[in-house]
Amino acid sequence: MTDLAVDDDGRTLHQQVLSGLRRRILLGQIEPGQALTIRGLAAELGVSAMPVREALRQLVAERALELMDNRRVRIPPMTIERFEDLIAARIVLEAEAAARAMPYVTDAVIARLEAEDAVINEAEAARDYDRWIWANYAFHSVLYGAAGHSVFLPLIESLWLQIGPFLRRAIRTLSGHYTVDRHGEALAALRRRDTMALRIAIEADIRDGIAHIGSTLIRSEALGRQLEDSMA
Amino acid sequence: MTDLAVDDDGRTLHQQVLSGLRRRILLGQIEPGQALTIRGLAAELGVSAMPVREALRQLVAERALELMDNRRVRIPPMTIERFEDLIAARIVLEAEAAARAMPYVTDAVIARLEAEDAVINEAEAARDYDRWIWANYAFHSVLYGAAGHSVFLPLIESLWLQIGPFLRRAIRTLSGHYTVDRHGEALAALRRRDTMALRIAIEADIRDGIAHIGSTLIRSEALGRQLEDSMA
DNA sequence: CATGCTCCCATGTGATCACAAATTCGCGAC
DNA sequence: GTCGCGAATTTGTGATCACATGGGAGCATG
Repeated sequence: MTDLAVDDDGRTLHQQVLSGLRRRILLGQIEPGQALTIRGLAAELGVSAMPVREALRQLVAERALELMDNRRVRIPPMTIERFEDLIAARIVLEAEAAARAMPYVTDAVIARLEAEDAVINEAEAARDYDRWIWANYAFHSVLYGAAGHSVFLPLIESLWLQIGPFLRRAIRTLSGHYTVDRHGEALAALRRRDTMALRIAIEADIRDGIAHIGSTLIRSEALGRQLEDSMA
Repeated sequence: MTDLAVDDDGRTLHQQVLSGLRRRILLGQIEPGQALTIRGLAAELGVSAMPVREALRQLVAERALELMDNRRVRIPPMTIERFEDLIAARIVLEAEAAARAMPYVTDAVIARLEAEDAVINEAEAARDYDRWIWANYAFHSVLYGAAGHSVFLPLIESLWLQIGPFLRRAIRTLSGHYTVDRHGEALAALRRRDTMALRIAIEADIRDGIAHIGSTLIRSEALGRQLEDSMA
């Protein structure tokens, strides 16, 4: 179906499969209940089972997927409690990562952030959700990765992967609302080298974007619980 | 060598290999420069290459190991900057995890924590470093895992795995010093249901235990850099 | 004695196969 | 029509094999 390019760069097949799956998860293109079988994915991607096995294993390690007792893998069902934990973890980690990145934020970094912010605005105007989500990740990645030696980024990416599958469902609701320009506030704080303001802007950005998802989750709590049970 | 029990419980071979390797890393029993080859470990553990491959892949995903350009895996070299990031991440994550666990801390949980604390003290008296380290992990795991739905624990374990290999080297230095009883403070805070005091005790515990390692790292900075270069 | 080259072995990657467990589907009984 | 029950298929796990690459030892040459 979404066949991998016949022959990519020097990356191993397993890495190509992994980044492909990771992208699909981050963009919420994989249905939470959907069956994820090794042979199925292998056939779909036109590779043997081996690279898919390793990719799935890695995604399980990153908590993007869950290994059930059946030894099958699935996207972990979301609960209110888990969702709140994910948000809390995102806030403390991303605020700290942003603050620690501050000394490494050069004008070049700010320029890249502005570029990503522009893409976000374009995508929002064009109702291009995939592009919007992806640019959002890019914006945060560039900021947290500015320091180079990345301890925080992998942890944060794990959290994104866990939230991703439930993002798309709520994103349509979100895009209708007027959203405060938190990225603008963050950029202003960066230009002023104001670490405290940056922390506040990042936290507000996470809470804003997530509040709608949370309310969506709550509204569909009955449905969610039913889905979760049906998969248990 | 350290042969796996001929036949364990219902766990898959790959899981047994994984937890074995994880334990060795957490206890600092794997030399940072040591060669970690699939076939070598497979022969050592008496299994085929397959379970080892998957275990290594998973440890790479958890950042306990690093995939080099040679496609070989090694324990990532430590630098001062990375070490400081690891400590900072531990503090924000573990303090938040502890605070969020507070509502779930029953008397039974406190009893288990007291039991682990007793083990820690025994091990310290007996100069049993492995047991000391392991009980320390257990103490924190019990606390953070009290809430059940664990988002924080996997993230924290990833940080432990990254620090583990460099722990043993410094632990002898540490055990000589008089260490303030931070776990006692944490337990007292738990009994009083004092969340703020708990956060402070946890942060102090991390800083205490780590300060010695940090200074050891700095004292051996020249050696460390040389090691790092030789492995680069 | 240092340096470069060649050959060989070790290693990671990917494919395929064997097997056991689990799921599913279909048939039959009530 | 519904509920069990058994066979067939699907699926994950582990082993083995083929292949290409990279590292290292050994030798020859300067």
